[in-house]
Amino acid sequence: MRKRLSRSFFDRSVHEVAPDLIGVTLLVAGVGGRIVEVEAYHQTDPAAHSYRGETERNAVMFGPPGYVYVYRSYGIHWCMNFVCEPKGSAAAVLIRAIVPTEGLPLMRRRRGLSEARLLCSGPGRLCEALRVTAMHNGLALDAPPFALLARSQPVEIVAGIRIGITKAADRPWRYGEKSSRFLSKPFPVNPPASGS
DNA sequence: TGCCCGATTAACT
DNA sequence: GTTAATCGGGCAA
Repeated sequence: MRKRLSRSFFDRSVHEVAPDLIGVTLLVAGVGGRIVEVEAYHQTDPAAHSYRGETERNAVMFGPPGYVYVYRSYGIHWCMNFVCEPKGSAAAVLIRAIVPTEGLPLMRRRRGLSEARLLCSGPGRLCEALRVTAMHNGLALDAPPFALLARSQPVEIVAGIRIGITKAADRPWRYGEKSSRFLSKPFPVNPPASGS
């Protein structure tokens, strides 16, 4: 049995926690898979929901680490974050993609798709597959229905700029498993020594 | 109060 | 490549 992450795992800089989450298995009511893509956000970051202070929506971000912040994106989708750093930092990691491994039939039914690669490759997609909604906002990560299982294998991690934002768009706070086929978008590769 | 924009996605041309 | 779906936050009036 792999080690379960405790809430103290998240009581560190969001820039340490974010890459450490790559390779961790995320389960919601037993359904989920291995995290392959995340993004870090911080109160001092103009792109973060917490940048302009606490509101009803982002209140969980201002609370203690190790809790789930779920918000509605574009009025349609749900997106899931893990709160990091000591209470008040208002920092969180957006979970952007996982490799679906547990509960595949359920995820396929919820998504109306058969292709595994598209089940959880994107923050809105994975919330639909894991059926994460506003009812999960504010719940602790070390208690049911959540389970976080430590890496069982080393992973090769790459960083890049975040996706879908316009403010502070140049900060390289997106982290992912190198060359994973389950990323929401591939990370840019270094240009070959010669070629187009 | 009204308007614009956004940590997205799928279905278009 | 573009666009619709749909709603909370932020800001101007």
